[in-house]
Amino acid sequence: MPPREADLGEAELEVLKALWDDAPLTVREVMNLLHKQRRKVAYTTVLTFLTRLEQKGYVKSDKSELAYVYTPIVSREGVAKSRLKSFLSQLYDGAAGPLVLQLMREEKFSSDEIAELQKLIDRLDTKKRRR
Amino acid sequence: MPPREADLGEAELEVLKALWDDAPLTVREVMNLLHKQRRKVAYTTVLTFLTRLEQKGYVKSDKSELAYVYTPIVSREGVAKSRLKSFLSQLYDGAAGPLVLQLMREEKFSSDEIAELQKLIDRLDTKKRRR
DNA sequence: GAGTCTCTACGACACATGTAGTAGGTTTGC
DNA sequence: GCAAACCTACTACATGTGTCGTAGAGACTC
Repeated sequence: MPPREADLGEAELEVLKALWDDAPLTVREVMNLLHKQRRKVAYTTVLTFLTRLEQKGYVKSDKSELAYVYTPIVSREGVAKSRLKSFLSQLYDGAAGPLVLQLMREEKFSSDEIAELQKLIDRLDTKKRRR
Repeated sequence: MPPREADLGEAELEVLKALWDDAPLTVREVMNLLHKQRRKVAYTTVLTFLTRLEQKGYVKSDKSELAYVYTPIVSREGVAKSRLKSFLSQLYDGAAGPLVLQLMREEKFSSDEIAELQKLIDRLDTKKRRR
């Protein structure tokens, strides 16, 4: 669970994502990852992000060798969930239904996803009918 | 379609939503609506939001009687769609599948929504099988 | 027609976020 | 052992957003 609200800027989130992908990382490693994604940020900028992320309680740091290494202490799922909640209440009155319908109409899905979805629906449907 | 990016703050969005709900409104009317929703903002604050929304191209104003009345010139659907896109790419790599699955697992749906969903799935499923 | 109310235009200010420079300590490579 | 490379701590600054206050032009009230 993310500490407070959505107090994560977009750039900060990018950094956090890098950490989710590659376990513990130093400032420089994070910077290199961002550079590979065409985000040219200065070393100190990345340092700032990591420092702020730590202040906000999203990551922790450990001094190992020469440099600090940073590790996330919140899960991707947790953050995703909380941002989804915000998003839902912002534009869909918190109702997931309309959002799902919209997604189903406008987006593409793999057969696997559809199958999985069908399974979930069956389950919901059965529950409903039983009552 | 919203003009540029997601250059809409949360408070600005609230104002825009008021306009989506009740057609053309004056500053004061918007303020009163917000007050009913427990958002106590000063008259001039609302004025600022409306002015900024107009600058950003989300609403237009017309001088009718004494005061300007504001009307949205972007649709709720358009804004929702574009924010959804951002949201998807931010945390789900732009893939709708995982998001839908997550929603299905964690949220509640009405029977109607489920039925509708089933219909959509059937359609997708059929298409897939035909190939 | 003077006082009151209401509107809009501007200007302000705080805080969050993106971005980076500098200073001074540590490590490393010769 | 000394220069070069690297690390962190601070400070700083621009922009965007949330929030208002003030001032001056119109309208309304008796």
